[in-house]
Amino acid sequence: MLCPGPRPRNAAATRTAILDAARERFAAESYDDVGMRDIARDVGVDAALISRYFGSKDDLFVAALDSCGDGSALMSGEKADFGRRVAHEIVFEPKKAEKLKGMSIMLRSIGSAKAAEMVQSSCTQRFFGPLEDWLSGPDATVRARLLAGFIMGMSVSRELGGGTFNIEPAECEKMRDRLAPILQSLIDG
Amino acid sequence: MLCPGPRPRNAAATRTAILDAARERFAAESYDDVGMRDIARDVGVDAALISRYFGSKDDLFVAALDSCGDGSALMSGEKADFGRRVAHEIVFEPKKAEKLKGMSIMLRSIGSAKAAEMVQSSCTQRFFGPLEDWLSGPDATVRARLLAGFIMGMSVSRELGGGTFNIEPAECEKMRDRLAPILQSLIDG
DNA sequence: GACGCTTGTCAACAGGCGTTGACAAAGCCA
DNA sequence: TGGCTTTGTCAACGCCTGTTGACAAGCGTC
Repeated sequence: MLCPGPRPRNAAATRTAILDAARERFAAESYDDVGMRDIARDVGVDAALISRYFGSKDDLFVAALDSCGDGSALMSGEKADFGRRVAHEIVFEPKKAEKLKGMSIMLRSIGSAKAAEMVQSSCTQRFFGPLEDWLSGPDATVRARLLAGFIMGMSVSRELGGGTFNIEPAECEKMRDRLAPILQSLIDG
Repeated sequence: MLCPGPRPRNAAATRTAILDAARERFAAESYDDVGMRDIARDVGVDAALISRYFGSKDDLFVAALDSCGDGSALMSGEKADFGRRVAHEIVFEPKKAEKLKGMSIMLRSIGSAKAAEMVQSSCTQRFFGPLEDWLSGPDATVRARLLAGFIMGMSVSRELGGGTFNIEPAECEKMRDRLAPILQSLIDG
């Protein structure tokens, strides 16, 4: 993706390229594991330029988080189908399940004190809030938290298996079939 | 807790003191956030001594993880009561819910690539495995994963709220009441 | 009491980090 | 063409980290 030759002089394009790379990195590695020089290398640029464009690593992190949009991707599609659809994605298509790059970033950095602090403020606003509104009905707040918690928890569980759930294919189907109605029950109210 | 005067010369006691402090630190902060000097200060000892006793930071980390025991604390008590009991702990007594210090350590360090790698190996053996055996019955593997995922997910959700769920007390009760039957259904089979 | 092993401290090292300021090159405008 | 601003690079700084080897002090043993 990184083509040779000097990078064309285009501040706006470079800036968004940096932001894209940062979002990708922060979604794949923890705040501490991601280095400015890593991101710079991804873009094909000097690390110093990032500091000039975004100020500090912290500022870049929140910019990357803010650029993820809200959880609308998760909430697209039929409500009646949500349980099966999301359960399937969680078990069989983890990459797709993490449409919300922001969720990956949260998960990656929840351990780091500094990153967690930055995440917390935007989390309720960008994630819990929209989900709550979308759910509506009784106890929407609580149902949203449970839903988000379960989805993130399954991501953690997968991560602990080393990227996969590390179970038989047949077990995967059973997992999906057990997960689906639980999620759906939280959607339905 | 750190009494003045020179530490009495007692290698065994010092070693376990270091291990205890490390377990506590790693359960409260991410692998990267915990420094050797932090742990050393907790114990009232020089950081160099830790290297001598445990080799490297990595070795200390796995030692701390290994010292957490298996998930037996989670599995004590009546099965018929599990849902309500654990749901209550998750919502109202997070510290108690994390009886399994190992779970906290996993959560804290799941983002860091290096720490995650160390965690993965012992996770199945020390956490998923015992839980699976305890559950027994049909699809025990899958149910164990779901159970563990949900519990950890609620921890993440709480963490994203900044240490609490950040919801009204009345909502907390509703959360508990919705969570309990879901957990219990996974116990019952 | 003197030796020797153990236990602990101290200072320093190499390496990595985010960040900074000086410099080079590209494009624009007169 | 000559200056000026923008865009990007480079080298270096200060800081922090885990780790090491040399040194000091305690304690049992001969």
